[in-house]
Amino acid sequence: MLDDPATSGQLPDADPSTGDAVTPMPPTGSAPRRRGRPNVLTREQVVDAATVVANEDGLDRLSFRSLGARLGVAPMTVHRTIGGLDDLHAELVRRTVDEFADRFTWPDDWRDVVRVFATTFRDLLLRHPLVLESHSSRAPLASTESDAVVARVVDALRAEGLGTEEAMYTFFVVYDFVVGHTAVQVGRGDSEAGRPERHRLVAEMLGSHSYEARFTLGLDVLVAGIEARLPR
Amino acid sequence: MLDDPATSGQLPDADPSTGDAVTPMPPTGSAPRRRGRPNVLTREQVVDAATVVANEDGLDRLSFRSLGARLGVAPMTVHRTIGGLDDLHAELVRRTVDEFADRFTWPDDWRDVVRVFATTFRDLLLRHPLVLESHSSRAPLASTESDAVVARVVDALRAEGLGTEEAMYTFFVVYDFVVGHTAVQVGRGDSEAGRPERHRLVAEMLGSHSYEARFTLGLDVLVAGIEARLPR
DNA sequence: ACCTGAACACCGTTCAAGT
DNA sequence: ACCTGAACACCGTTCAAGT
Repeated sequence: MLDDPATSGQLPDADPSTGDAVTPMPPTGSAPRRRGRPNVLTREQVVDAATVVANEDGLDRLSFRSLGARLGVAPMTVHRTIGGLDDLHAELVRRTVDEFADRFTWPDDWRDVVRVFATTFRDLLLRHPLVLESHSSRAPLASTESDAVVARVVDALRAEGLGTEEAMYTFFVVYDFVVGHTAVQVGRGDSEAGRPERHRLVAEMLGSHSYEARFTLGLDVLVAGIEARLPR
Repeated sequence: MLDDPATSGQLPDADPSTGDAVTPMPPTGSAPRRRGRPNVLTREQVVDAATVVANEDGLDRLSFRSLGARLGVAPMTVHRTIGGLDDLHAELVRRTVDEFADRFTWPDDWRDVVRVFATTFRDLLLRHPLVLESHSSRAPLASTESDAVVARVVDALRAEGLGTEEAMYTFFVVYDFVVGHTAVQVGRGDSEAGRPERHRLVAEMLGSHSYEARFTLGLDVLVAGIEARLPR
C-alpha cells in the first residue's frame, strides 16, 4: 500500500513519465483525441492521486489545491484535466464500484444471492464514504460492471417467478435498506451523548444496540417478506 | 409564509424587539441564566431566521454571514449565540422533527401503524433535506417528542408478541429502509444521462421506474416480512 | 459583559495572461 | 495548444480589540 505507484507524484520535481508520446501527432480526425505534447497530466494520474489522498488524509482533505501539491502541478491543471469536482467524485466512485463488482461469487439459492449482495454492498458503503454519499446521484450503482451485479440479483428473483418489474422493485427494497442502514451507522454521532430526557423505551433501545444485529435481522425480515410474496 | 415574523430581521436597521428585558437583572444564581442587557440576539431568533433562509434561499445559502446580514448583526454574533455550525443544524433539525412528531394519528392495526409511520417519515425527509442529512448523527430521530413516535411503533410490534429487542430491531428495518429510499430519491441526479453501455436489463429498469411504486412495494415487502416472523 | 472587525486557513471556479 | 497566477466569491472559526 505504501509503495503504491500513485504516490510517486509526491516527489517535488519528478518528471512524470513523458515516455510514450514523443511525436506531436496531429489529430487524426475520428480517432480518440491523442494528447498534445506538453500534456503533463492524465485523468488516471489524477484519480490515482485522489484515491491516495482520500485514503490517507481523508475525504475532506481532498481538494484541487492538495492534489496539485501532491502531483507537483498547479491546482488549475488538475481541475482542467478532470473537469470539475463532480467529475472527480464520479471517477473515484466508478473505480471503487468496479472493484466491488468484480468480487462476487454467486451462490445458487436466491436467498443467498440476496444476502451476499446486501452484505457485500454494505461493506462497500461502510468502507467508502464517498460511494455512500454518491449512492444516489449516480443511479442504482454507477458503472457498467456493477450493472451485472444488479442484473444477477434481479434474475435470481425472476427465476422464482416474479415479473421483471416486481423483481426490480424487490431488488430496490434491499438496495434502499442497505443504503439507509449504512448511512445511519456512519453518521451515528452522539447517540447517547447526554441529551435531555429521552423516552424510557428509546433509551433502553439505544443502550443495547448492535448494528450487526440490526443488519442481520433487517435482512431476515426482507428475505421473509420477499419469500411471502413469491407466486404459489 | 411571507409575513412570517422571522423575516422582520431583513430590514436594514430594524431594532429587534428590545421589548421584554428592561432591567439589567443580575444573575439569580441557580435560575436559567437571564440574558444581560445588550443581548441583541436569542437562540430562537437565530433558528427562526435560519429556517426562513433555508426555505427561501436553500440550504447552501445558509451561513453565518447570510444570517448576520438578515438579522442586521455581525456574523460572529450569530455564531456565538448559537454555538457553531453543528449546533445550528441540530437546532434546525430538532424543530422540524418536533413538528413532524406532533402530526400523528395512530390507527389500530399494527400494519397500519407501520405504514403511517413510514409514509409520514418519508414525507418529512423528502421535504427537509437537512433532516435527511442529519438522519444519522442524531440517533433514531432527534428529540423528546419524536421518541414518542418511535415508542408507539415499537409498542405496536410488542403487542403482536415480539420481544422488546426484536421489536426495536424490526422498527429499525422500516426506519433504515425509509432513510435509504429517500436518500436515493433526493440525490437521483443524472440517472439516464447518456452514460455508456448500461446493461440491457438495468436500462429497462431505469426506464419504467417510479419512486412511488418503489416505496409502496418496499413497504409491502417489509410488512409481509414482519408478519411472517410474528410468533404463532 | 457583550459585540464585532480583521485575520486565518481554507474552498471551487473563471479568466486572462504567459509560454 | 497547453499550463497557470491572480482574482472572485464564498466558507467556519479564532482572537484580540472595541464599547
